[in-house]
Amino acid sequence: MSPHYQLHTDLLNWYRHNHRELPWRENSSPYRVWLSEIILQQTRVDQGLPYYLKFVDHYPTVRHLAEADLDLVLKDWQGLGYYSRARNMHQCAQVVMDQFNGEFPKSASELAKLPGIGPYTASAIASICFQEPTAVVDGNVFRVVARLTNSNIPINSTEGKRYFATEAHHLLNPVDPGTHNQAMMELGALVCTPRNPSCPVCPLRLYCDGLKNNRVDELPVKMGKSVRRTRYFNYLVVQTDCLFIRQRLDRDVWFMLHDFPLVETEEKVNNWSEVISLFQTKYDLDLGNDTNLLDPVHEKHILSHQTIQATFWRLQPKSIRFGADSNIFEADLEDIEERYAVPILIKNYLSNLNAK
DNA sequence: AACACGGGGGC
DNA sequence: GCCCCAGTGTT
Repeated sequence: MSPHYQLHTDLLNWYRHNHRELPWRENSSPYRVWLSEIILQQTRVDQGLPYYLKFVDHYPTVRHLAEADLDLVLKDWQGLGYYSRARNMHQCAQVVMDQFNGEFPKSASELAKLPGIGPYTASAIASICFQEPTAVVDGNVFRVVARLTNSNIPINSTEGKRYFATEAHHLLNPVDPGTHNQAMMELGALVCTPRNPSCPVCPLRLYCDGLKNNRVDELPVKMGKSVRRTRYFNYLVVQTDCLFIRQRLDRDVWFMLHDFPLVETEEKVNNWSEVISLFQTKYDLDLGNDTNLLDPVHEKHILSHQTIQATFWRLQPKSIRFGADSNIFEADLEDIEERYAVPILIKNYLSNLNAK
C-alpha cells in the first residue's frame, strides 16, 4: 500500500464532492481532453470554456480540425492569447491524422513529441485517458506541492522544476492517476489558491508542512520577473468604405494575426507630418491631395513582456495607394468580423469605431 | 538557461 | 492602475 494512502483517499473524496462539472470531464475522448488542455494552458477555466465549446462545435473530430484552414482556426482562437498554441494545435491535428491514422498516441513520451504538447499536456492526456501513472505538474501543482512540503525552492528555477516534478511523482496515486492529477489541479484552483487559500477546509491540511509552519502565504517562492520593454506602434487607419489591413508575418508578437499598416518608432511620435513621412518611407505611401487628417487615438496595451503604446492615426483620403511590395489589402468590417483574426488591441479599437 | 509569447481577474 | 497568473518553443 502506498505510504500516501490516507492522503490519496482524502484528496479523492474531496474531489468527488467538490469538483466542477466541466464538459471535457464527461465521456472524455483523447481529442477532447487534448483540446481542453491546449486551450487551458495559461488560461482560466472561465475564459477558456466558451472557446472549448466553440471548437468542439466547429471541429467535432481531429480530422475536422486537421482539414480546417489555419486562418479560420486563428479566427476562432481570437482573444485567447498565446496564438502559437493555435498554430501548434492545428499542426498537431495534421500530424495525428497523417502519422497516427487519426488516433492520439497513448503514452506520455510519444504524446510529448507532438507539436504544442509538452511534459504537462502529455502527462495530462496519458493519465486521464489511458491511466498512465505519470504526474502532471502545472501551476496549481507547483503551488500545492510547495506548500505541502514547505519548500523555499523557487518554482520557476531549473532546480525547482526538477524538485517539484519529483515530489509530484512521489505523491501520485497509482490506483487512479488520472483522477488524482485532476484532483491536485482542482484543489489548487478552488482551495489552495494563490491568495487567500481556504486552509481550514482543505482536505490536505493535516499533511501540509507549510500550514504547520504558518508559511502558506509565503509560498510558493518565485524568482523575479524580467522587465517589460515599451514599444511605440503608429497605426495608419485609412477610413474609407473599407479598411486597409495587413497580416503580421514577421517574427514578432501576434504572428499571423491582422492589424493596420504600422510603423514602429523608438519614441512617441506627436505630429502628422512625421507620421506621413515615416509611412512614405516604409510603405511607399502615395497620398492624394485633400486628405482629411483626424485627431489621433492613443491606446496603451500591456502584454506579459512588453507595453505597447499605440497611436491610431486616422485619415480620410480622396485617394491612397500603398507600394506594391507590401501585404496590405482592403477589407470591410464584416470581413474582419468573419475572417481575419485581430489582436484584442485592434478589436477594441474597431468596437469603439462602431459605437460612435 | 534565458527569453518570447496574450489577455483577464483581483485588489 | 498595478500586480499576478504560467506551458511550450526557440535561441
